[in-house]
Amino acid sequence: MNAESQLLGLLGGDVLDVAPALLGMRLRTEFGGVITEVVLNEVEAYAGERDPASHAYRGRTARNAAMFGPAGTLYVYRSYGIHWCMNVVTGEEGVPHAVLLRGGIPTRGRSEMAMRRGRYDHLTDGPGKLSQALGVTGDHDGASVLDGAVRLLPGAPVPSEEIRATPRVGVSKARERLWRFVHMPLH
DNA sequence: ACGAGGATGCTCT
DNA sequence: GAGCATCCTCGTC
Repeated sequence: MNAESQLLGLLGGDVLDVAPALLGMRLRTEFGGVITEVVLNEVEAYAGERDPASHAYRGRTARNAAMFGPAGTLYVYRSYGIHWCMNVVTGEEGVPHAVLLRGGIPTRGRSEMAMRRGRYDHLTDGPGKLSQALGVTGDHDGASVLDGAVRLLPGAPVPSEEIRATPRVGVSKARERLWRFVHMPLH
């Protein structure tokens, strides 16, 4: 089994299993030969119709259509009218579950990220910042992370004792669900 | 390190 | 018109 089908198998699972499994994985973009890459360290799970905090809680709309695609589809939306935020769709096609990518550690193309961000610090520590640093926009809504310019790649697995689960950031509904997963490396 | 407040415009009711 | 899956700056500690 090759790496791509292994990844597809993972993404096809339950969103609550997929989200923490994405920690430690690499997210790479390549536009016009310019490569930028991070190791993911913060994600959130959103479970569609059974999750009042999900954009798909009330069913399909023009905005959330990509969430109904197959596992590995990118769902990119505009946040607060300003920022782009990206999700990776999980599970079965037609079931709008997705993982919001909230943060990473830059590992490649740091100067390009700084140029896109317009500053040298806080490059990828937030969903809007991560998308901006990697050059991901609404143009990539509906694309696949299994091939193409925005790609999810294997990384070093994160031990479960280094993963913290907390409420999701900026979410007022379903605060009791600890569906934000952060990689806290041991010191 | 942390918190308050404002900017900003899209999406859905 | 209300409500945001956010970010930045400027206070304070």
